[in-house]
Amino acid sequence: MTQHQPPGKIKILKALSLLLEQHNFNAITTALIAKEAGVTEGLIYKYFKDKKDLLFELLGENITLFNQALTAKLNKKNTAVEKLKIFITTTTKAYLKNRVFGRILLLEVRNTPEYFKSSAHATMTALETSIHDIILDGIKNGELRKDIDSRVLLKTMVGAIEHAILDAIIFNQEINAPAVTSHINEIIFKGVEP
Amino acid sequence: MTQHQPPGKIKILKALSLLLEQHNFNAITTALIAKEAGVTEGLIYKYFKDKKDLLFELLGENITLFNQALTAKLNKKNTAVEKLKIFITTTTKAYLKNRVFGRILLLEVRNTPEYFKSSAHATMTALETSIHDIILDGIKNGELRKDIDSRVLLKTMVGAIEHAILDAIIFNQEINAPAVTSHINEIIFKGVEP
DNA sequence: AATCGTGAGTAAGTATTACTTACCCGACTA
DNA sequence: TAGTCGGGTAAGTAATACTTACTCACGATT
Repeated sequence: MTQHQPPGKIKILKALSLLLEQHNFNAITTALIAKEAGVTEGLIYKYFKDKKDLLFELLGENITLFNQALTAKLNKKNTAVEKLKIFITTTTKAYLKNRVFGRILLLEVRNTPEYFKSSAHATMTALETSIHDIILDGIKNGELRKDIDSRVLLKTMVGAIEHAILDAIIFNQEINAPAVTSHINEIIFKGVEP
Repeated sequence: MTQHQPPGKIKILKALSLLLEQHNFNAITTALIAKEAGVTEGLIYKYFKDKKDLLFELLGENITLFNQALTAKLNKKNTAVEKLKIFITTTTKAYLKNRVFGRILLLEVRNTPEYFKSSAHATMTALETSIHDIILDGIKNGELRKDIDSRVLLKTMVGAIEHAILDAIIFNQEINAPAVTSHINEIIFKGVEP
């Protein structure tokens, strides 16, 4: 995926990736990216429509990689419930391990309407669709209650994951990922009433 | 709250409020705000630290109003479970009724670190704390399972609400709020396993 | 062997826009 | 009546995302 791309483009992507470790996207100027990459500012616009497009491409690469890793893990599980639980734990761990991309995905791209037209977002949607299919299977084969709404369950899982880790990402807190994910699983699968 | 404030300041707040109905915050220039308000650009900086501060003040007013309305509703309910359910339905309905502020709160302010230092965010945190207290009560008096994590439950509820309505807000879709909230309630309180 | 086309990159703008600085004016007030 | 102060204006300025016009190396084509 990063092959067959001109060296300048790779240098720009790597420069932004590096800068994002230290600054948030808005604070990173095109001049700084160019300087860090060792190219001129104009070159950015040879390879990217605009500054956001550059971010979306970087984000898209990482989401694609995550999607592949997740799919591999899902394929190792047989039941819908096992798959959904591994989705929760894998996603949570990935956000916490790769906090920079967590921050970008959960906080820094959603305010731009263009993101929702990007291929990065399309990959996220595809990922969610495959989880939704797992839920539908689970309902069909009796692993999950027939009367739950599959879309709402999907969104509840995604929302639970995001908000469980959001403070950790925003305020750079430590967090006990296994404990958090097992608590989410308990709540969603067993409910909170005794 | 809007009293005792100079007319120019009120005009500026109203102008931004109006413009946000049609454009997202980044697309609204200070020049446009000033023109809409019928004042000069410089006056904005007499009353607000910067453009974001103006947005945060507007948002803060609305969050405070919502917080009061929610508290009134919570006080009418007696059990923790009833309170938590009314929290879910009231919050969901409020987001959908006031989509502009939903969009701002869920999508447009979280990418700026300053938001998390604003009084708007402080009010949100206070609101979440009061919900957390309700959860703690529920656990104490046996309405909720002793072995759930109260913070994770709080975040699961908040995340479930947000993601249930996010697509509706982003893509301006219609949504059946009572159906969605009752599905969230079912999932969280009863669990998804049969 | 000369030429042509093209991919890769540069250099020097320009327009926009958030924000600043210096000033004005009318109405209380001492 | 002089002073001061809240409310407001006008004309900047610096930063910065993006554009435009150009250069150069090099492999293919005739």
